[in-house]
Amino acid sequence: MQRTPFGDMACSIARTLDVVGEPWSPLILRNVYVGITRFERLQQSLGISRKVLAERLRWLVEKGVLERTEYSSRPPRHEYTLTVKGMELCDLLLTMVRWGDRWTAGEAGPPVLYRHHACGEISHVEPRCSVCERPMHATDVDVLPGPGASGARSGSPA
Amino acid sequence: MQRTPFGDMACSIARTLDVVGEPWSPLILRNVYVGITRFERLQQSLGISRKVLAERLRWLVEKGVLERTEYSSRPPRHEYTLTVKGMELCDLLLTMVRWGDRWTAGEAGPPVLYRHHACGEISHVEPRCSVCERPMHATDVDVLPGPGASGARSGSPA
DNA sequence: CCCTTTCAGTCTCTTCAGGGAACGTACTCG
DNA sequence: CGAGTACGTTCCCTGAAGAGACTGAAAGGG
Repeated sequence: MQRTPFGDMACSIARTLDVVGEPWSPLILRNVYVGITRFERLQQSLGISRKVLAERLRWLVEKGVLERTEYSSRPPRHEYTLTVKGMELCDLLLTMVRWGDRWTAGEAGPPVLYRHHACGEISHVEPRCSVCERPMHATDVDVLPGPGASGARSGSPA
Repeated sequence: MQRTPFGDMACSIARTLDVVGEPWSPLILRNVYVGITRFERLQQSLGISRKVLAERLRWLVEKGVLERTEYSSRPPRHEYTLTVKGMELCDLLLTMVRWGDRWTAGEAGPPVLYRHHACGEISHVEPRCSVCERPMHATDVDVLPGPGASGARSGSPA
């Protein structure tokens, strides 16, 4: 969709958005994640236009987030499954769920719950530092230029 | 942008997308986060159309993610700052950065680095279980219906 | 053997959102 | 007095999204 090419920016946020920033893409991933892997059922469950669904699926496959595999040769039928790259995007979805539950769920409470295999409890994700393992929020970090920084677009200051 | 009303779905991902899912919104938040808080500088740094920038800022203020404050009364001048709700969205941005760094940075390495105040090290966020504190990825959870589930849209199965 | 259903898309048409530039306003500086 | 800065608003044009009809291939049913 976006006219402005996010993929070219020297910014990991923009480059992530280039892959899944278009409308519907995260919801498609979420549905594939919960087991809705076929075109017809994706279209029905989301209420998305078939045209846009076909476009998004093609794009996500091209970007290596989904894989298109044949589950029946006669008639030829395909389904879409997550690659490792795509499964890691689902971690991002869990983070979105966390924010949505906190700030938009309202009286009714969260629409979906997540049970952690390791402890068996209903819980949610919490961002932690990969080094010291303590909580790591946006308020807890300094932003520094990295090796991949370029003087180009993206308005990256700091 | 999206015609289809994401905000009404019984899905925290869709409802989060309703707030920051439109193109540019996450990049606007990111720039406000790093200290670019005024209209003119946001427009210049992002290369976004002024019209869209004005729309997005109005929307984000309305949703309680940004705050519009007057820093000069004569002439009236405003700047945009993050609310608590908005700062927590930046945690989501850090998660996007993590994925982008891993999968799209390439040879050059990450364009931006983050130093954790608590330990002083360059690091990145890692999703952990809020209950047992062990790593919690999309592969490590069961998805269950929650109290806010409705038989309506969103195709939420499970 | 024909009819219907299922699956996976493709095509066309209309509408609406994004890009980009010009305009307006209110103040400051030289 | 003119130029410059800051913050938008308004305009037109193009291109993307949505609705929904259509295609095509194969299986199932009577």
